[in-house]
Formats: sequence, structure tokens, C-alpha cells
Amino acid sequence: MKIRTRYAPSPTGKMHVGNLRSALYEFLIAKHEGGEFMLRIEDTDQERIVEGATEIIYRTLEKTGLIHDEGPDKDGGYGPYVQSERMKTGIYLKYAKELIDKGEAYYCFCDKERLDSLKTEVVEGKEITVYDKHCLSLSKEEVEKNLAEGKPYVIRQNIPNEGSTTFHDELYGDITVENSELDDMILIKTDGYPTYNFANVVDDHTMNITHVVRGNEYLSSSPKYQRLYDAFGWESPVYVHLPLITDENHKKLSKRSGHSSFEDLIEQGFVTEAVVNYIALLGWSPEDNREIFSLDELIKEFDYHRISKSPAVFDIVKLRWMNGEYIKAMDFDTYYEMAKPYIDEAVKTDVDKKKLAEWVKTRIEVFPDIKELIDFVDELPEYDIDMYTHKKMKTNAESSLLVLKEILPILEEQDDYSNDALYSTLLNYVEEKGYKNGFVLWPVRTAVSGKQMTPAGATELMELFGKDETIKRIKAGIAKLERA
RNA sequence: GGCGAAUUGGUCAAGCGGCUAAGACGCCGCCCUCUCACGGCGGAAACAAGGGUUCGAUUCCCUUAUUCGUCACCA
Repeated sequence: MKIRTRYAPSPTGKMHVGNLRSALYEFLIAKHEGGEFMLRIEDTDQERIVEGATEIIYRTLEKTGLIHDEGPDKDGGYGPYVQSERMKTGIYLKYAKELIDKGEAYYCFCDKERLDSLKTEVVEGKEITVYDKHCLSLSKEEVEKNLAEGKPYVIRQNIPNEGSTTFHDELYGDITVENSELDDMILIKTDGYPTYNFANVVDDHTMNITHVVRGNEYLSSSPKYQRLYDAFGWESPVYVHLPLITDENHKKLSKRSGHSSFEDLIEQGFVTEAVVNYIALLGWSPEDNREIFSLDELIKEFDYHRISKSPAVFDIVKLRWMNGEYIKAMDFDTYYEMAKPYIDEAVKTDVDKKKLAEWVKTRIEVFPDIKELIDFVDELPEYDIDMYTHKKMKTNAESSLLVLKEILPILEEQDDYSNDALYSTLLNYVEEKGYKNGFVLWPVRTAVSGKQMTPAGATELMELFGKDETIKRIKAGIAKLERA
């Protein structure tokens, strides 16, 4: 049988890294086996719906390459794919009634006050309500009467207080919970919408989902879902619960912490493929030691049995490293297209921007890093003359002044400002004087850039600037040193 | 608090009864070098604790500790 997985988000905001990884794993599990990956929108909580959230989901899936085979925009014969639309077909109520007939569910007319009175105060500020099955004992006549009167109701699952329920997870093994721990959860809400718990089970079954892949937070409620499958007499799907992704403080990633949303990462200059690659490795590892994977390679290698059970910290530092690897591996044209906006922003002067792009390619991890690497181009920054002192080069302010003064006339005489020509000119001078290379090149680079480190050597910088600007900067350096 | 799960260096992680306990990021050092970066080489750094089982436990079992999750007419 063909594997079918689904990504079933609720449209409540941006997609954070955890959501994206769920989608990724669901996609990979299906595609690794040549199966189908489906998108279903779970919008049964009408109050929490955020406008535009569905569009973000589409956009993100498309951009990351997690292309769904079916979904609201791609009918595959199992539609509708949006739960609010499915509800209109009456499917949830129909199945709920089926459970009522079987004695596995019942109408409940309890109002808020009564429910509140059931609350038991527990430490840590948590209030826990265990429903007391009050309405289970209602007679058929009472139920009919209430319904006829139009009294608001919910439908609850009837879970016995005796015994225990076990379900099997591919990663975590068998998990057993005492039935007495399980509350009679609500299947159909007062507003007629199904709860997640119920819609999820009904949909996964009716949409032929073979592998239910979802976050770890559902692990402890899964026995309830198992009971639902059993009550219906349906075969339960293969469960794969995914370990959580946490922040550096080991707290579950929240949509609020800005930087953890996929869109924000892209805005911060990360490459889509790098993000996908990185999160694939958060909770899964291949058989060998490889770390760089394209999506196609992931599909090929992804064996879900190798997903780990323990939570993983989202490490932005390692993501940055990986992003740098992707940038280095890019062909120049693709890279330049992405880097250009950042270069344009940092440099207004008319210089060879491709040159700048080449220089920084191996020096950045994310694109915004470019800015500070080339901020000396438009204007010579203010710098301290201490910068002329370099222990290893054996330079200091005095020696630098000497060198710059001697070199200035030579540079003024020279017309060929290509890197090669400049380099041999300077080396000639070095040889003539019996200096070390750095003894000369360090002060020149300092004068020309005003920075401790630059993405290119002295002569390359001079080539970029051209004769006039170079002379100007060297003179400025001399003046600065003389003043001191 | 009940229930469930997890626990290998700072982080991601391999390991699936016998190993000097991989690898990667980060950190440190060296080399390369007209600075930085890239690249190359090397280093420091871990099996939560205590009991069992076993000839032998990081690997299996139990207890404790810690962390996380969950206990909604949210998903």
C-alpha cells in the first residue's frame, strides 16, 4: 500500500521551525517510499484563525520544495481539504452519532457553571477538570427533550474508568495509559465544529492516511485517539511522534520568539536550502557522517527509524555555519544575484561590485554580514593610529610613516593600477630595502582601508579604488601619522 | 500534583553487551598567507547518580534526580 502522510497545520500564524520540520519529515517519509504527501488545513477553532496564515503555509511549502500532492488547491479525490468545509458535508456529526449509537459517545448538556464546579485546584497554578460523566446517565427521553428544546450540547467520548489503553509508536514503542487518566473528551463543540481530537481521527481515516506523523506533544493524548479508532473498528495508522525542537534554554519554540519563524530566518539572510538541510538534521541523522543534503538527497536517505527520541536545541550558530557552506558552494551568478542588494546598500561609490562580491563570498555566513565587511569602501573610516602597530609584521606608527612616505612618490608615478602591477611594484620596494612583505603591506593596507581586517589584500584594494582614491587615502594616512 | 517521555562533550549527534566512546558546529593552537576569511593539521571537552543482570555494561532491568510534554468546547 502506498504511504500517505499529511501536514495538517492550523492557520494561526507564521510557520516556525518546529512546524516546518514536521512538514519536512512528513514529506520525506512519504517521498522516501514513493508515497503521497497531503496538506489539510485544520481550522476548527474559528476564533484563532489568523488572516493570511494559509497563504504563508502555501508559500513556505512551495519555497522549501515540500510540494504536496493533494490539498485545498489540488484535489486528489479526498476533499474537501479544509476542515471547516468538511464540516459542511456533515461528516463529523455523522460519525459522532455513529459512536453515540455504539455507546462510545454521548450528548452532554452541562453548562459552564457546572463544569467550573468540577474544577479541582492543583499546584503550579493549573486547574484540572475531570468530567464526571454526569450526562452519560441521561435517559433517551431526556436527551430527546433537551435536543428538541434546542439546548446547547456537546458530544463526548465515553471512556470507561476501568482498564487501560495501549497504542504503538514507531519510535517510542508501546505506550500504555490507565483509562481512568483519560477524560471524556469533547468530540463536537457547541458551535457544531469538531474538536481537533475528533476531526483529526476522522479525517486521517477517511483520507486514507497511513502514517500519522506529528509532534511529541500528542504522545500523551494518543491513547484517546486510539480508543476512537477502536470504537469505530478502524485500523489505526502507523504513528511517528517527533521529538521537540527547543530554544537554547530548552524551552519549546514559540511563535513569539521571532527569529524562529521560517520567514524571519529568510529575512535574516539565510538560504532556504540551508534552513531545510539544517532542520532535517535536528532529530534525524543519516547512517554516514554526511551533513550537507539537498532535498532530493534527503528523500533518498531518509529512514524515519533513525529519528531520535530526545529533544533538540535549535542552534543558530550551526545554522549560520551551514548557511556559509551553502553560500560558498553556490555558483557565482546565483550568489551574486542574492548578494547584490546588500552590496548596493553598503556601497554607493562606482566600484567593481562583482569584485567585492567575490571577496566576501568565503567570508560571510549570512548575506547581511556583507555590509560591515565592505563599509570602508565609500569612505575611509576614522581609525586610530594604533592600528599601524602590528607585532608580527614588526610595524608601528613610525615605521609606517616612513614606508608610506617613501612609497607615495612611487605610487604617484605608476599608472598601471592592476593588482599584479601594484604587487610587483611594492615587492620590488620590499626587496630593495630588505624588509619583510608585511612590513610594507600592512601599513599600506591600513592607510587604504582604515580597518584592521579587510576582505582583500592591500594591492587588491588599491586596484579597486584606482589611482586617485588610493593616493588620496595614503596621503590621509601620512597626515594622520604626522599629526601624532 | 497525576500521567507520559527523555537523559552521550556547551550544541547537533553515532553507538544498539566487549571500542583508546565516531563525526559536525563552536572554542583553542599550528600551518598557509599582503590583514581577515577560506583551506590543511592538531587539541581541550561527554555516557546524570545508585543499585542489579552478566565473565563483561554507554548499551538490558529497577530506583532516584533532572528536563520536557500533557491534563481546554486550542491544535
